[in-house]
Amino acid sequence: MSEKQFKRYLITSALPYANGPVHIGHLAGVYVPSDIYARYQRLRGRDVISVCGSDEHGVPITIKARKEGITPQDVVDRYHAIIKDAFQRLGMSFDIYSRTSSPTHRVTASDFFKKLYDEGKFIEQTSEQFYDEEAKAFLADRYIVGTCPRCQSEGAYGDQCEKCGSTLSPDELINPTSKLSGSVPVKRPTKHWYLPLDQYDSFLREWILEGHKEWKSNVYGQCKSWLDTGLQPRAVSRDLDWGIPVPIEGEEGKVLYVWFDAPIGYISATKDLTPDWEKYWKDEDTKMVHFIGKDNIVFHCIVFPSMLKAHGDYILPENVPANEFLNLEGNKISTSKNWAVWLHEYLDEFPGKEDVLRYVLCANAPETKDNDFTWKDFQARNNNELVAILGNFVNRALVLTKKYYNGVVPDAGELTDYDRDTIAELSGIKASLESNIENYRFREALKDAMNFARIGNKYLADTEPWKVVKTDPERVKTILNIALQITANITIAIEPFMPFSSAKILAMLNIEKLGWDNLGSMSLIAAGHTIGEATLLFEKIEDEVIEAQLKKLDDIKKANAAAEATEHVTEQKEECSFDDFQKMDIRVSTILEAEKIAKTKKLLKLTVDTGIDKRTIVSGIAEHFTPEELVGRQVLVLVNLAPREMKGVTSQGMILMAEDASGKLELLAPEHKTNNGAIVG
RNA sequence: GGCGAGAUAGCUCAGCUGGUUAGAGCGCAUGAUUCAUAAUCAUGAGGUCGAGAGUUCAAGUCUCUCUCUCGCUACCA
Repeated sequence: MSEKQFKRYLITSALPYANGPVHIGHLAGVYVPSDIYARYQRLRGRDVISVCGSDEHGVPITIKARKEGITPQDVVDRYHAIIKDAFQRLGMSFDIYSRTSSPTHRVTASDFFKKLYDEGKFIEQTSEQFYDEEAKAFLADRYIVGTCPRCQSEGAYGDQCEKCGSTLSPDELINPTSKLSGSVPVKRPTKHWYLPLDQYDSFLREWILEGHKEWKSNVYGQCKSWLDTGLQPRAVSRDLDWGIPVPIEGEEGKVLYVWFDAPIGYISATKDLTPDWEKYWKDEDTKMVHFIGKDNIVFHCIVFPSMLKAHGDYILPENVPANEFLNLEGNKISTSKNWAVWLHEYLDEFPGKEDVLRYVLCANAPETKDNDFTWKDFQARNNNELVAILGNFVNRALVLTKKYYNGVVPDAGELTDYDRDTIAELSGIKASLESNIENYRFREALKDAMNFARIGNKYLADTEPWKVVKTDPERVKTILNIALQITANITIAIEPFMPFSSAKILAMLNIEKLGWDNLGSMSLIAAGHTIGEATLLFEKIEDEVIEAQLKKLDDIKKANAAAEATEHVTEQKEECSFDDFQKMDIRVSTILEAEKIAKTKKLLKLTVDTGIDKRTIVSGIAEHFTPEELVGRQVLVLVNLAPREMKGVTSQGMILMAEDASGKLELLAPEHKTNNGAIVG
C-alpha cells in the first residue's frame, strides 16, 4: 500500500516444473500476467528484470525418468527445452529463463543452506522412514507402492492413491513394496533439517497481516489461515539422489528439498543474468513481485519469506498477486488426464495467433475466482473483439489514408471541440490503464487498452470522413491525422498484452516503437510521413476450427473414460484358501439406527442387529446414504473384523458394499428378508 | 467438520471506507451507416445483487444463519 517510489523492479514468475509441458492454466494464472506487468514497466522506462526458469528437482522427475528408463537429467533437458521454446514463441519477455540444474543454482542454493545451517537456523531431527535394503536408499513416499487401504486397488503410492484420489501416508499402505527393487521396505532412522516456521510467526504476522493488507483477498486470506492454524517446522532436506546435495560434511545421500531450492532459483537466475544481481535482491529500493498460482501461496508468502528472513540479507516481496485456477470446458485442467490445451501444441496449430491466446487468457484470467476457458469464448473474443474492434479500426484508418492520401500522413488543421473531447477521453484512459496494471487488475487494464480502438471506431463513425471528403477535404486531413495518431497510441497501449500485434501495427505505420510516456500524445506520426502496407491484424476463426478443437477434447474424454472403465475392473486378488475365507464371519444384519457423526463429512454411526448382538459400526458412507434411508435395511456385515476406533467411536464390524466404476456405493442385502445372524458363505 | 476464497444481467466480470432510478464488455433486439475482415455507430430490452433474518434514516456493500462452487485441512469405507 505504500506510496514508496521504487528504483527498480524484480519480477519473478513461478518456475514451471520440468516434468511436463506448459498449458493454458499456467499461462492464465502466472505467465501472461507477469509478462504484461514486466512489459509495461519496461515500456515506462523503468529498471526491471523478469526472471524465470525450470524447476528441475524433486521426486516426480526421478519417477518419470525411471519409468522411461532414462536419467532425470534427460527428463528435465527434454521439458526445459520444450517449455523454454514455447515461452519464447509466445513472446514471453523474460530477461532470463534459467534452470535449477544449472551450476550457478547449485552453488547459490547450497550456500544459502550452508549459511542457515552454520547460523543454527535449522532444527535437526531424526525420524523413522522406509528404507530399501536392496537398493540401499531411503524411499520417498512416491517410491512406495502397495494396496490402497481405501479402495483396495493395487499400485497406490505412499502419498496418494491415484485410483480413488485419497491422500495417504506410507504407513497406511497394505503390503508396501519399494518401487526401486520390489523388496519390502523397512523402517530406519534418518536425519533431516527443519526450518522452524513457528519461530517466524510473529514476523510473518506483522509483515503480512499488518503490513500487506492490500494483498489480494485470496492471498491474504490463505496466509491468515495458515498463521491462525499455527505453523510447524518444515523439512528442508530429503533422502534422494536427485537434487542439490546437503552441504554438510558426512551427510551424503541427502539433498535439499525441492521446495527449498526452487525459490532460490529466482536468485540464481538473477545471478546468471547480471553481475549486478545483488542490487535487485538486497536493496530496499527494489520492488519484488512474485507471480504465482494459488497452489503456491504458502511457499511464496510463508516459507520463502521465512527463508529470506532467516538468511537476513535479502528483501521480501512487495506483493504476491496469485491467481486462481483456469478450468477447461467446465473441467479441471489435468496433466495426467491430458485435459489441457498445451502451449506448444497451440502454437503449432494456431501459427501467428500468439496474441489471440494472450488476449483471451488475459481477458478471462482467473483473477478473483476460478474461471473457465472454452473454445467458443476463444472464438467469440477473437471474432467480436480482436477482429471487429481492434483489427477493424486499424484497418479503417490505414485504408482511408491510402485511399485519400496515397499513404502519406496528412497535416492536422484546426481541431474541433469534438476532436478535443476525443483526445481528452484518450488521456483519461491512460490513467486508468496505469492504475489497473500497477494494481494487478489486468482484465480491466486490457479493457482500457481496447478502449483506444473503441474510441477510434466511434471517432470515425461520428466524423464520417468518407462523406466529408466530398464537401470539405481539408477537414478530412485533420480527421485522418487524428485517426492515425490514435492508431499509433494503440501500439503503445496494447504492447504489454499483445506485443506481436503492436509490432505489426508499427510496421504498417512504418514507425519505431514508442515509449509509454507517448501514450495520449497526438503527435506521434509526423505529417508527410509515408505509412507502410496495411495487412490484416487478426483474422476470423471459423466454426470448423473450433469444432476440431472440441473434437480433440472429446476424444481425450472418451479415451479417459475407456481407460477408466478397464482400469476399474481391478485384477483378481491373490488366491486364498477355503480356510482363509472361512475365517471371515459375515452375517445378515438389520440397521436399527443411523446417525451422522459430528465434525466429519463421511462417517455414519450405525447400530445394527447382527442376530448375535446389537452393536455399533462406524461406516464412511454419509456421502452416499442418508441416515433415514438406511434404517430398517438389511445388509451384510463382517462381524469378526477387529474393532477400530474412529472419531472416538468404536466400530465393531464392517458393512459390505459394492463399488462401481464411478465410485458409487451399493448396499449388499439378501434378495428376500432373512433372519438376522444368517451366515453368509 | 474446521479454515480460506467465490456466488451481481444469457456469458465474463466492475461495484473503494453503506447513500439518488445497480454498471462495463460480449451476446440479443431495433435503427443508422457503408471507409472497413457483413466490420462500425446509436438506442433499447434484460438483474427481488445465492437464500433468509438482523443493524441502520439508508445495504449488493455491515452482522448472523443457511445453500452451492473451488482450494487447504481433518476424518473415512
